[in-house]
Amino acid sequence: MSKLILSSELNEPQLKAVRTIEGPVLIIAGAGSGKTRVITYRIAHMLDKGIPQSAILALTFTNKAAREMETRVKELTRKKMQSLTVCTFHAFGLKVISENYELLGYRKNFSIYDETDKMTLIKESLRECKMFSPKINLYELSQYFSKIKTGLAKWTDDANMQSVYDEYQSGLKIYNALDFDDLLTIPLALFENHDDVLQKYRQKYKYIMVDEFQDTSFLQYRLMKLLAGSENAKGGPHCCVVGDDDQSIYSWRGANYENILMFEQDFPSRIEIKLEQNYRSTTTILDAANGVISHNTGRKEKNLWSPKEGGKPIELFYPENERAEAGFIADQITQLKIMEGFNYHDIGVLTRTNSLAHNIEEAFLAENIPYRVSGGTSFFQRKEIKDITSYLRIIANSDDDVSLLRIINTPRRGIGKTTIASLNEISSKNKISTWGSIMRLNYSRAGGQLFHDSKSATELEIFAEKIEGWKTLFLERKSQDGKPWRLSQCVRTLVDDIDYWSYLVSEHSKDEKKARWKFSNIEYFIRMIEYWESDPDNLDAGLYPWLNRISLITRDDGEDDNEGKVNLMTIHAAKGLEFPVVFIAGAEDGLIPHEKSILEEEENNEYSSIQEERRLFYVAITRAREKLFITSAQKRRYLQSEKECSPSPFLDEIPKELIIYHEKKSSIATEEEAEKYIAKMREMFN
DNA sequence: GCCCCCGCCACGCGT
DNA sequence: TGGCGGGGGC
Repeated sequence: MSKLILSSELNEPQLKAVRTIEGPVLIIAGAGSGKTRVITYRIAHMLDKGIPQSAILALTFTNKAAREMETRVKELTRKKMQSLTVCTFHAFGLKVISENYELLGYRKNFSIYDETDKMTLIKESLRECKMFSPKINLYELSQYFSKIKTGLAKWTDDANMQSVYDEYQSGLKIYNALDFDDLLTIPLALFENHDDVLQKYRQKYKYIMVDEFQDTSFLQYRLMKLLAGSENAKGGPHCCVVGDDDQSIYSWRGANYENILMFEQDFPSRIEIKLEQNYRSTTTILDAANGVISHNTGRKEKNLWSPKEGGKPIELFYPENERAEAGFIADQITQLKIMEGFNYHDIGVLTRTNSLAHNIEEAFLAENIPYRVSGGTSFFQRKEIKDITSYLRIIANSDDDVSLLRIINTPRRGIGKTTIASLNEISSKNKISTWGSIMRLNYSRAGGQLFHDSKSATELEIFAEKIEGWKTLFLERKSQDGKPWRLSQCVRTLVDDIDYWSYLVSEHSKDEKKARWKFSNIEYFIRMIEYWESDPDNLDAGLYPWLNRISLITRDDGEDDNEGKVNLMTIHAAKGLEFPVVFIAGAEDGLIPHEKSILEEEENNEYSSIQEERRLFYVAITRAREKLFITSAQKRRYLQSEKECSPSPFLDEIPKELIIYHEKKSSIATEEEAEKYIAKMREMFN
C-alpha cells in the first residue's frame, strides 16, 4: 500500500490514526466518521511495515464486525490472513481457555452455556437447594449471578441465593461447562495468577486494537490492559482503542464508557485523535441526531460535521396502529424501489425490540418484499436446532447435563421423570454428572435393583449404547464407504438414527406444515455445516470447532447474502451498520425510551438510563445516509390488549424545520407520478 | 410410571 | 406466540 493511496483516501486525522502504530492511541470516532476504514487501513499499514500478522490482535464487539474487518483487510492487502487474530473478546477468551484447559482444571471439549442453558442450570440448582418456586424470575436471577461473577454486584440481603450460586458453579464444573461470563473471568484470573502464561501472550500479541471501546466492560478493559502491559520508558504498549461515548448502548450488559476516561488515566502518554468528519449522512440527518444527543450531559466534546449539505427532510408518520405502521413501511419501500431506484438492500428497518419485527415481517410477506431479519430469537435457539445441537454436545462432552437432560427423552424413549429423579439422586450423592450415573448403573448392573421395573434400566442402557456409537462415528473420523469423513454426513446419520422426522410428525400431528418447516430448519442447519466444512480456510472441520463456533454466534447472520433484501433488525443489532434509507418503527413513549428503563430510572433515581435510551435513538438516526422515516403508532396491541400510545419524547428534540409530517395518502399524488408508477409496474411484470 | 392436554404467564437490548 | 408446570388419563 503506497503513501499515495493512503493520503488520497483518508483525511488528515484519519491518516494520523492509521500511521500512529506505536504506543497507546485513543481514537474518538464520531458516528459515520470512517472508523472501520481507519482500523482496516491501520492493520494493512502495520503489515506493510513488516509487523507479522501473528503479532496483531484486533478485538471487536460482534462476530459480524470481526468477519467484516478480516475481509476488508484481505481485500486491501490481497493477502491470506492465516495468522491474524480478529475476534470478539469472548472468542478470544475461549481461545485462551482452550489453549490452557489442563492448567485451568477443565477437561477437553467443554460445553459453552448460553443464556437459556444457564437458566436451565440455575433452575436445577434452585431445585437442588429446595428453593425452587415458579415465582422466581429466572431471567433476573441469571442477570444477578452474572453481576456477582463479574464483580458488578455483591451479595446483599438475598444472601440465601448464595447457596444456589455455589450449586450453579459446582454444576458448571461437574458438567465441564462454561457460561459466557466465564469466557472473560477465567482468562483474566489465569493472567493474574500465572505470570508466565501472561508473558507468553504478551510476547505474541504486541499490537492490540479494540473496536467499539465504549461498549467494553470493565472486565474486558482489564483483560486488554493486562495483555498490553503498562507504560514503560520505551514509550508504552502498542494498544489502540477506538470508540464513541455517544454510541454507548450496552451498559446493561456491563459496558462502561468510562473506560475511555480510565484509558486516559492508565496511559498518560497516549496519543488522542478525534475523527469528526461524518462521511455518511446528510446535514439534515446529522442535525437531527445532534439535536437529540445534545440533551445528554457529561459528553466528551466533539464537533461532528458533514460536507453533504441539505438532504431530504425527515418524514414522520403517526399510523393508527401497528398494522397501519407495517403497511406504511411496506408501501414506502415499494415506492422507494420503483420510483427512486433504491435497492431492497439499501433499506434498514430498525425497531427497539425484537417482537416489533413481527408485524412488519407480515406486511413484507404480503407485499412480496424480500427481507432478512437479524437478531431476535436466533436460528440456533429454535427447539429443533437446540435438540440436534444438544445431541452433538453430548457426543463431544457427555457430562453436559443441560444438554443430556434435554435429549434423554427427546424423541420419547420411555425415560421419564421418575427415572431421571433416580439418576439425579445418584448424581448429587456422588457429585458426578447424569452421564456418570448412567455409566455407573450400566457397569455395576445395579440398574434392576434401583428401578421398579427393569424397563427403565434397559432404556438407559440402549440410550448409552447409542451415544457411544455416535461418539465413534463423530470423533474417530474414519472414512466411510471410501468417502472422507464429513461432519455434515455424521449429523445426517444422527438425525436419521433418532428418527427426528417421525418425532416432529407426532408432535405436530395437527399441523404437518409446521413439522415440515421445522425439519427444513434442520436441513438448513446441515447445509450450514456443509458450507463451513467446504471452506478452504477452515483447517479443522471437526465437531468441536463447529460447536465452539455456533455457541458464540447467537445472532444469526449466516452467510452474507443480503443482496436484494430489506434489513429488519433491532437498533442494537444495527450498531456499526449504515443504510441509504432507514425506517425507525415504534418511536413511541414506552418503547423509545423503553418503559423498563424509565422504571430503572425511577428506582435508581439516577439520570442515566434515559441517557442511554437517548444514545440508542441517536445510534438509530445516524444509521441513515440519505433518507430517514420515523413512525409512531397511535395505538399498539401489546400483551393481547390495545394500548394508547404517545410519541417518543425524543422526537421533540429533533429541530422542527427538519421534519415533514406524513399524511396518510399515497405518494402517487399527481397524474404524472401515477403514470410513472404504472409504467414501472408493467416493466416489472413483463 | 409415563404422557397428554390444558391453562397460565411473559414479552428489552445480546456475547 | 410459546414455554412450562400441574393434574388426570392410560
